[in-house]
Amino acid sequence: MENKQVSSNFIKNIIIEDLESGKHKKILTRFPPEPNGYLHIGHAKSIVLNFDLADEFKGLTNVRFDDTNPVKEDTEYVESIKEDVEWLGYKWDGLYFASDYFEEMYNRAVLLIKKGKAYVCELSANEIRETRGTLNRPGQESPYHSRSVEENLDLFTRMRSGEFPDGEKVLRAKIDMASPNLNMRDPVIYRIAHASHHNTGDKWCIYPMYDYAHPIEDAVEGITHSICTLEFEDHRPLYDWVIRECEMECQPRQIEFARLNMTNTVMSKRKLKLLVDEGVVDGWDDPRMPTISGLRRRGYTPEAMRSFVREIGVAKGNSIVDAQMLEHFVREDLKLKAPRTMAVIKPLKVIITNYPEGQVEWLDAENNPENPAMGVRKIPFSREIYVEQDDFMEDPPPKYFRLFPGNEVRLKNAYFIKCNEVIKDEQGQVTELRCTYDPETKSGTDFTGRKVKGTIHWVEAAHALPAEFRLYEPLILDEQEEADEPEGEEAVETGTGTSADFLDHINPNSLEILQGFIEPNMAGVKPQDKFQFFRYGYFNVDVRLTSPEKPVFNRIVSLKSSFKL
RNA sequence: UGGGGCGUAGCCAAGUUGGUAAGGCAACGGACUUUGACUCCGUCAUGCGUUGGUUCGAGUCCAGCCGCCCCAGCCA
Repeated sequence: MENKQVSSNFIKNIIIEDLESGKHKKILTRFPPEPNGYLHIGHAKSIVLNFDLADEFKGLTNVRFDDTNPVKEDTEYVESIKEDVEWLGYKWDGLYFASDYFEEMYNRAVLLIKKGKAYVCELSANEIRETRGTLNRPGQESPYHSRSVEENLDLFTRMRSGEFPDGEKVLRAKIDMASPNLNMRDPVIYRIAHASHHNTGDKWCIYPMYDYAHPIEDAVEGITHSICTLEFEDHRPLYDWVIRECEMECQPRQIEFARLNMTNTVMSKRKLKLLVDEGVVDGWDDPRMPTISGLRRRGYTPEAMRSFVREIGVAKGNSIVDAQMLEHFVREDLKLKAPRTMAVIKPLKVIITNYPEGQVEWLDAENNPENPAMGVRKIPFSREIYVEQDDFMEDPPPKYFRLFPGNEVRLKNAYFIKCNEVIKDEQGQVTELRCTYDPETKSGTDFTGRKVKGTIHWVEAAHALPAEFRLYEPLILDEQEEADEPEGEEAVETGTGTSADFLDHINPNSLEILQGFIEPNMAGVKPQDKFQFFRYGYFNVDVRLTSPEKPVFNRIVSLKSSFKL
């Protein structure tokens, strides 16, 4: 059962306090993506956090697109984001756009100017940077800092009307060029950009900056708790300044938490976009991508993703979650939901020499032994079957209890077979096995004559259906303990590393495509159908590659195994 | 060397006013097994970055060190 309670965390504690003290009667949170890319598992953490928190205290959550930078944003992204949020299982209260509030923001900026709290600055971007000061040196006041209110009003109006080219002027908040917090050194709050906006078209040529826009968006909607990531902690004084100086009646509280990082996972929109643009992957929804659409196509379920996010918790320390946790939660979710069938991924033909030629019998097989409600199906058995190549070794190590010359194993749902002969080609490759079966050992007859150590899966050859299987490994491998790597090579700087550097470290084995067989009763599987292939893992029918002739299965995750060769 | 944060097991993470270290993942034993899966049972911090201090008692309070992350976009 899915546990919907948010486990104890500092944000929840704040909300409880605010409710108990009467500061708020009702909670309103928001998920504020910028529509400049697809959502990934890290966003899922924020989505689940915001919606669950509101839910738990009978509050609501808005989805608001933070679309204040027209040159990066696109409706393709807003559509995918809406789809992903819904797929995760959440219903927003309001669906808004920051661009809905442009007029409001403009009016508040005029108010700032009238109060002498903002001014139009004509310094170039370079000059602004140069006069900002450094981490330990204060900045210098802009020569435009003390313009009259009238002049500022006039200039700002003309900025809006399109009189000036991009970059020529900006509107700056007048705060404190000597503040130890660089964000307070007269931050730019409006810039000129003659770019058409996905929502407002060419109505505007000035656009508000995040630090100015976001608090207003929150306040206008009446957000009580504005949850964002750690890097905005330094921006909070500015957030509060805007709320106060713009005289917003509602005063949301910004709270920061650590974003999600996972082992072997790229979590940067920039890098993910690079993988898509460079064709390293199939698209934003490539099953190897940590995007919500990629995980969906891979076969992850919303339930598993929610459970995962709830379990990892929320805190303020940077951390890296083991990707195995995510895997754990899909296995758990699919355990009772997915039918268990047999598929042979790397086929090896087996002839059962003492089984009558031309005979076919239909055996019973449970669809999910742990969930009897899923019923029983019939599977064919005959003289020719396929087994897994990995289930045979000519010269096995001790403790190997699959097939090898002279050894007897159980065929799941069928009979015991014993390997008598190994057929090879000229290269010495094993191409076929000759075995004998024991009719006494038929499944369901409770045969107790002798025990066998191994049970392997198989598919009857004549009725087998061809299928493609795609096995995945992480797209990138985490850096090994850079053992004797010489230290001090500035160029190998990670994080902000160059694109070429990042692309060089892609795992060449992230995708393995195999052709094998599935049981005949699996004809007609539909995209997104999920199965446990006996002993091989959980698989999902691919939405894009599956054809009527041949289904393509993405391995979601393997089964755990304590078997070591 | 300015400012803002963070340090509890291999990983994530609880720990309300000081009262004797939750839970999950992983790992490792064992039982069971027609999935080397699942399930079940057991093990896994005399210890909470570190050093001192206050106290009958400190992960929780105080002081000092050490380490890590973030900030100098007209990105969000």
